[in-house]
Amino acid sequence: MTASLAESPIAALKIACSSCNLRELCLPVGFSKPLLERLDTLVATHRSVRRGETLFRSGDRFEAVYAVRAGFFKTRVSPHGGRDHVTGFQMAGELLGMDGISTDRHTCDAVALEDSQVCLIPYAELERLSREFPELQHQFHKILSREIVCDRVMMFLLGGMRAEERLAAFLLDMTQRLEERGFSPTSLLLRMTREEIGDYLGLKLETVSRCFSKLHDDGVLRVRQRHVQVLDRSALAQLVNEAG
Amino acid sequence: MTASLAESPIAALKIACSSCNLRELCLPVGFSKPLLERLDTLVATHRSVRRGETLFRSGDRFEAVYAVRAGFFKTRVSPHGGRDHVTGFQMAGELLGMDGISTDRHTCDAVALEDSQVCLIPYAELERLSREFPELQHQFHKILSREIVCDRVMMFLLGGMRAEERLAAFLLDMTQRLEERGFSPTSLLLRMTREEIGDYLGLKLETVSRCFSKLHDDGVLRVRQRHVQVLDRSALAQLVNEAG
DNA sequence: CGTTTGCTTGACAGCATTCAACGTTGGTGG
DNA sequence: CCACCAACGTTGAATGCTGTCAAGCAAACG
Repeated sequence: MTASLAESPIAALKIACSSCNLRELCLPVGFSKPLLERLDTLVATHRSVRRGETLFRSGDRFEAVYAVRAGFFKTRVSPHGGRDHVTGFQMAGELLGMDGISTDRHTCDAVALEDSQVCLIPYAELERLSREFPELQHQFHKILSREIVCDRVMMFLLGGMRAEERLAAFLLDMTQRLEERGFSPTSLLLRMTREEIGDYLGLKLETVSRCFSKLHDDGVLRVRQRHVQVLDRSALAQLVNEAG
Repeated sequence: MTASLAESPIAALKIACSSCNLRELCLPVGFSKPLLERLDTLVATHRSVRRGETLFRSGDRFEAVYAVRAGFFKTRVSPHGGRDHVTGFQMAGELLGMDGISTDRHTCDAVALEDSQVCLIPYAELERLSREFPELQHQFHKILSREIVCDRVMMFLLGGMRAEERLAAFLLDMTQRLEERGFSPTSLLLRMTREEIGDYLGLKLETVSRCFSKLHDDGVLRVRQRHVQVLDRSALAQLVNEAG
């Protein structure tokens, strides 16, 4: 099964936005038929990225944004000499690379945390098409704006919450996004290491591990390495809310 | 609406983007004459906001973005019951309110920290005009993208830096933005309290105060209440860089 | 001139980091 | 099949930074 997927060239599968099962999560939410057809011709290129490889790197020329078709990514900045900071995790149906618009160059690395496929959306053509279709224009603006709002939530988390509350918020966010994609919101398989979670939440890996153990002991989670079962979702929510 | 226009002496001044001294910092960077003229008709309304008053509040319907014409703002989220989190400070030439695009409602409060004036840019018309002018479209996208990049820098700061390093980064950012506006980069008058700086940097006001004292004692700053003189800018930069 | 608000400083407590040791897992090659 | 290694994860003890609580001071305002 994995063999047939890996061997078949993605492009040959003729993935089209109009028939993609992610279209109601991704860029084309609620688009009309004519626009969907135009989008199909725009989003013609696809790329496979193996686990551990980068989709783009900080400093690369910005030419396209990417939609995650399958798999899982992290974005990170690596201040030379310093430890990484993970700016986000992206799963199927989410867009990547919009940070590059401002300077025409990417400002972070995008790394696949498992074998993944992305759809390439040429940026110049996206701007051109969105001048023609107000619905596309507005949707793209909404996605950019949502990115800003999510970053603000993250800033609040980093600035105001304690370790256990941060981890609770992280887990709630992950389960919610998984649920939107039709997966169980109570059972998740983490694709990232404790260190990557720490680099995302502004914590050391030991602290992340300790918090997992604490939530396990408190009966909120069942943790076995990267398998996490959420036993008491309301307890997580309470941790996050009490933080305010 | 006509009442507020009448009350506002600003509107009577017939401020136009095409003749605004901030046009090379604000939205219309490098715009052509025809576009500037169209923008003049779009940005027809202006508002005065007195110190302490809000320009918009979380939950308000999103109808326009605002350009700071004069004065100084903070944006904040106030989780009910919890302490404020300041998401940013905005000075002349900067845009406010783009967080509202994603949900059609503002997600934060914008509060004037001194008597201020803003230009109102109706959002629907901005979208319409940017379908006509690719340069406007691209510039708006760049502004949104820059917002994302700045937020990422802030996340790195909150997640990875210690108190003194955060304050150094904050001061460097402020002086740089002041310099771009033609002010001295070594002498600044803070418009916000220690508590507001703390709510922005994820620190308590006492810690902010202590860090100011420390930098003062180290000969990096001269601090007298809200008057700050930067004596050794490279020392600030070094603090920030060593943090990586 | 008194009140309010904001700022500074000290002592102490608490939480996260640091340093270190050990356990687990999965892959590789003998 | 097993041994071994490397990467990842867990846990303990000690340190250190920031928060908390409290007191006093300075500046702004009516």
